[in-house]
Amino acid sequence: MQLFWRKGYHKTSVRDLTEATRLQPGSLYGAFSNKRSLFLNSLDYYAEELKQFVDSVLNSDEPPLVRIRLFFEHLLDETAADPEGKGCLLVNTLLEVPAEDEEISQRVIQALGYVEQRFRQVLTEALEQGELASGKDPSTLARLLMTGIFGLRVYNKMQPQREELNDIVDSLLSVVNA
Amino acid sequence: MQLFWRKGYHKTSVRDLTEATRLQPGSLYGAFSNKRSLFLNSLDYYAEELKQFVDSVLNSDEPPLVRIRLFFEHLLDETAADPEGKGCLLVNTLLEVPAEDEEISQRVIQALGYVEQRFRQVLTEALEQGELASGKDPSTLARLLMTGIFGLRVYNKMQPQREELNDIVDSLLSVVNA
DNA sequence: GTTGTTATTGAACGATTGTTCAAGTACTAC
DNA sequence: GTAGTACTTGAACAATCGTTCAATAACAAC
Repeated sequence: MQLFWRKGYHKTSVRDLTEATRLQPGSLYGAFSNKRSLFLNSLDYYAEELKQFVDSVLNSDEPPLVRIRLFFEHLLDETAADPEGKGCLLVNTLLEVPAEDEEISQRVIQALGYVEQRFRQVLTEALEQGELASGKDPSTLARLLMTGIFGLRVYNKMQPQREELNDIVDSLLSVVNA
Repeated sequence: MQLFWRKGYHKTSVRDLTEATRLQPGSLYGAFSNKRSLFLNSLDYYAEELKQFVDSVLNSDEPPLVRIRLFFEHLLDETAADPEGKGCLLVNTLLEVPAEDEEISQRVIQALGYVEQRFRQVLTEALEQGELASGKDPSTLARLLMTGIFGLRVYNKMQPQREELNDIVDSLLSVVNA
């Protein structure tokens, strides 16, 4: 997973994988039937980790909008702790793999869709508790936040200062908080 | 360029290129010295086209904030006219190529930086003309808009309805207009 | 029409790709 | 200790990768 994450699916060779795992080709092909299947497993593993992270942050007992802010702060921390600039495996994969490859892209879309759905739920909570201006639509805001995450992952590749990313997040969340 | 755009740098083979150009390997290597150089030329060509597009939209005689809205409407039109979901060659490349490959990534960052710079200038105009709330910082907003563009390019790969993208843009621009 | 320059051809190169498999090693069970 | 199962080894496969180059064709100048 780490290799696919760092180098992408196509640029990761089976040779890379054998060296990283210290397993010979035969063993790799015994455990997973081929490179693609190993990649799919990596995707699933990553998606599961992401899901747990999202739940742990968005299910805390903080007020809804605080939870959302905390999510983005964690995102910035993660970014800062990633000097190689790997970004997000799901986003990377979504851009690398053609849309026609449904087995892969649908898997990615579903995993990302889960995050959006959780955002929507938290925003609905906020609306019910009067934290959110009554004109705002949780679905639209959830999509905006997803766009924000995606955008930050790309913007980060332009090697910005952390402070700049901070400002972007503040501006973005001003839509939710206002 | 079209091939690199559609399939990415690594997944585009010289064979693909010979077939698409109807040129034999020798001719290709006569014109460009190798695959990478051909890719760099494609990047430059794309960046130049982008620059002209950005200038044509952001230099019109509309009010500053209208120009920005027009930019995003053009972006959505372009997205709608791209059923293959190629997205943006620069964004794709930024995610595909490792940051260590400076010859490529610096070129991409520079081209994208130009867009950000133009946004900043237009937003500064807006500020001077009182179109922008006086507390807002053109630099930060320009970065937010870049993040928005990037985010939309990724979000589009999730095969959303056009209406959903529209709502995202409206939310995003509400930060600028408010 | 001949000469000189430029562009095209397409077979061939070594390297690397993903994958297979017969042979060998390690472990379990009785 | 023996039999049986499970895992590992690493050489080898065909296919494709990016690249080269001598031979050929096309064109220009005089």
